[in-house]
Order: sequence, then C-alpha cells, then structure tokens
Amino acid sequence: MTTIKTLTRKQRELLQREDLILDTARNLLYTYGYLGLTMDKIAESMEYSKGTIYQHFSCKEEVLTNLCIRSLSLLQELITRAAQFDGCSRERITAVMVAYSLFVFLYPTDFDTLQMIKTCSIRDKISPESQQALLKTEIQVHRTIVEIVLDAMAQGDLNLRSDILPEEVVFNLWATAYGTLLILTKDVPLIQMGIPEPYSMLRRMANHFLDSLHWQPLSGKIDGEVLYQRLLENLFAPEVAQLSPEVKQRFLSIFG
Amino acid sequence: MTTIKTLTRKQRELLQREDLILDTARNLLYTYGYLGLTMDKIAESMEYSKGTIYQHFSCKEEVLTNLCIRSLSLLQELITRAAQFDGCSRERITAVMVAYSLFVFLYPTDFDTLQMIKTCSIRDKISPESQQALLKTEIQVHRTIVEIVLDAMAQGDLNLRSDILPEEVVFNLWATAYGTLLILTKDVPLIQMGIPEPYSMLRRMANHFLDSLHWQPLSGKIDGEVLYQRLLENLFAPEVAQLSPEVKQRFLSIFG
DNA sequence: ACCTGAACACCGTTCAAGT
DNA sequence: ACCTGAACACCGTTCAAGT
Repeated sequence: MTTIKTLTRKQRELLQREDLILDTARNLLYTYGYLGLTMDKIAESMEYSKGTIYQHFSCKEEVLTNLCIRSLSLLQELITRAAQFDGCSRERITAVMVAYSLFVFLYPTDFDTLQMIKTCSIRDKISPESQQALLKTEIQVHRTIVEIVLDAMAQGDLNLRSDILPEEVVFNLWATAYGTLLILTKDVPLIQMGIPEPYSMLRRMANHFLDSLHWQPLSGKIDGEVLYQRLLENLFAPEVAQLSPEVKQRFLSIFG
Repeated sequence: MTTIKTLTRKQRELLQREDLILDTARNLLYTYGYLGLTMDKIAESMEYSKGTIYQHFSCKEEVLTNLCIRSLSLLQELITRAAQFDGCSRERITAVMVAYSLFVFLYPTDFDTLQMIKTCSIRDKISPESQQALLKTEIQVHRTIVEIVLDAMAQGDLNLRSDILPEEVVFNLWATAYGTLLILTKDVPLIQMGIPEPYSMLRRMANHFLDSLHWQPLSGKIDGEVLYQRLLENLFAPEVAQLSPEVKQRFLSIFG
C-alpha cells in the first residue's frame, strides 16, 4: 500500500502519463470507434507528441490491451463487491451476474475492445507480459466467483452432483452471460426472432440453471424485486447513477 | 434453380470474380490474419488490379462482411442437414449443436472475422443491404432450430413450462454455445482455472439444460457414443474429414 | 465499357535533432 | 535524459488514362 511512496517523482509522473494516454484513448474510442482511433489523435488530444506514446507502449494494439487490462480491474472490483454482498449464497451469485451485466452496460466500448484484442491476428502483436496481465485478472475474477460456490456448498445451500465441479458451474454462468451479453449488445433483432423480452433472458437463464442445480433458495422462494432493489439502489448505486437514462432503462429491464 | 441460365455470360463472370475475391481474401486472412490482410495482397494474389476489387465491394470491411455472409450460408447448410437427421427430436437438437461446433472448428478464421465485423465501429462502414443479408441468414438458422423444438413438443418429447417459449430455448442454446466456443477458441487457460476437460463443457452444458427441460429421452437414456458416431462418421463425415489431425482431435473431444 | 496502376491522403512507427 | 516532429513505409481509396 505504501509502494507509492517508494516511487520517485519521475516514476509517478510516468504512471500518471500512462493513465492519461489510456484515458485519452478510451475517450477517442468511445467517440470515433476502433477504426477512427489513431495515434495522431491520441497525441494531439493529450498534447504530447506521438513519440512519447511509444515510450509507454510499443504499438497501437498494446495501448488497446492495456486499456482492457485497466477495465478488467474495474470488473474485478465490481465482482469482489458483489461477492461480499451481505446475503445468502444464492443472493451473492445473483449479485455477481448483476455486476457483470453492469460492467458491460457501463463500459460498452471496453467490452467491445476486449473482443477486438482477443482476435487471433491482433493477439500476436501483443507482448507476452500484457497477455499475461490480461489473463491474470480473468483468473482472479473466476476464483472470486468459485469461492461463492464453495461457500454455498459449505453452508448446505448447494449439493453438487459428483460429476459437476464448482469451477464448471462458474464456467457455465460465465459462458451463458458472455454469450448473451454479446448477442444483446450486437443488436440482433431478437424481438423479430420471437424473443419478446431479450433483456430478461440473462436473468431467467441464470435462474433456470441455478434452480436446476437446486441451489437454495430457489428463485421462486426469493423476492426478486426486493433483492434487485437492494443491489441496484444500494450495492451498485454509484455505478447505476453513471448510466445514461436510456442505457439505464435497458439495464434495469434485465432485472425487471 | 434455372436463374443461372437467365444471366448473361458477363453477369456470370462477375459473380465468379466476386467469389474469387472472397476466396482470395479468405486464404490471406487465414495466413496473415486481419491486420495482415490488405487490398494490395488480394489484388496481387488474384492477379487483378485493386481498382477491380472496388467495382465489387465499396471498402475492405464490405469484403469481410460478404465473406461472413458466405460462411453463414455454409453454417445454414450444416444446421439444415442436422435438423433433417433421421432420429428423435432430442437427437436432432444434439445434431444441431454438433453442426455449430463443427462450423467453428472448420472455419475458425471466419468465426473470428464474424466477431470482428460485428464490432460497433466497423458496422457503420457496412451498407444496410449487407447487414440485412447477414441478419437474414442468422434468422433463418434460428428458425430452423425452433422448428425442432416445435416438433419435439408436437411429438410429446418436450412439455415446455408455459413461461418458456420455444424461441427462448433456442436462444439459450445459442448463447451457451456461442459463449463457450468463443472462450474455447481464445485459448483461456481453462485447465489451470480448474476445468479439467474444457472441450467437453459444451456437450455437458447443453445436455444439462435439455435434461432440465425434461426433453425426452434424457441424456442418460441415449447411447451418446453411438449417436456421436452416427453424426460424425455419417452425417458430417465429409466435413470431419476436412479437419486437420490436431483440430480433429480437439473437435472430437467435445463429444468424446 | 471495363480495367489499370499511378497518385493521394492518411496512419503506424522510427529516429535524428533539439532542449 | 527526455521529448519532438519530420521522415518513411505502407495501406485504403480514387480516378485519369489506356485498351
């Protein structure tokens, strides 16, 4: 915690400028999209020369990757908060799903960029260190959620069949949420395809899966309205407040 | 079916060259990746000038999009074949999951490109017509699978709770398969994360979900080995034969 | 009427020159 | 020691000239 004091002023300035580069890139990405993001624009916008950016990051993709690393640590923070929610295990795992959805709705551009840099051809321009850093956070998030499953088992809320591992339960939730949120954010005409309430699907799919594992209390036994209210108006209130009105409405309809 | 005869020689040549452009782009994409694909390379490789490519496609992203449209119609073909599999409804829906996985393993580059062009910033360089064409195939595939669910209900293999629509069952399978295959193809260190057999997850997650709906016969009542053998060695034999040995091994371990 | 490839604008990356 | 921005190579796109 006190490592910050052992850094020289110079080192602190460097870290600060690194953050400035990433902030600037993020804003430009939000405004102009991936194809509109250029090193020139970053340099001009942050009032440094292009050369200076290359002292921090070896290439454009490295900037994008470090942007994602920073975003994932925000996700990690949200997930950790969810895991520490004051409630039973089933409520805590629900809080995690809310946290993940919130992340995607708060930072849609970052979620998009994440897909981008995971694409095979872009990956091999990225240093092994950055790739490692990216994975490290993903693994941490996964562990945090596995802990909830283990707690549920220890508390007798969940009796897993011997052929299903706790890690596999988390993988299932992860893949489901990931796939669903990708489809939802790529505006596929789901209503036209016969899905009347696309945004409710994630909640319903997760509940269906957790119920099928007999994770107590079952969704029918929980007052969802009260739970979501506690999560959205207390635990994640600051983040929900950051959502623009229209995004907020879509987000809330996931847990309506 | 005879529309081909109503086209002039010129028109046929144009369509043929369009295919040549897409084939060339596909090969280059496979070899050099997205960042290594250039209009110059396409032109040189197909022995035409760059200008000629622009007579067919207005920009590079339009080439990529039409590449994906063509790939999706291959997917559509595989899914249709799966839907027509000579077996009970539960076997047919399983065949669909196999078909989708097979598509991803057969054409990993196309699957990757598909993610790429769905990214927000790239999307608005693409003409509404191309976007429409892309969606049309996706909707068709969805409908084909919904038909299987309806058949299952008509045949009494599946009694859906009134709060779940057939389309939602398909959406669930879709999101699960999509999320899982994305994670699997982005080589996340799943074994290190406590998932001992990553490739078996898709099959197990799908079976768990279908069993939870009581879709008869339950996975325990089906001889999986016989079914997968019929699917992989008969129905999809030509495609499985196209897989390289190492890819084939990974693919087979999904349904091991 | 169709195709070509030179020309243009732009962008990622480097590095000699400046402070 | 650090920063700058001109210079370079490359790529998407256009269009005047050629057949």
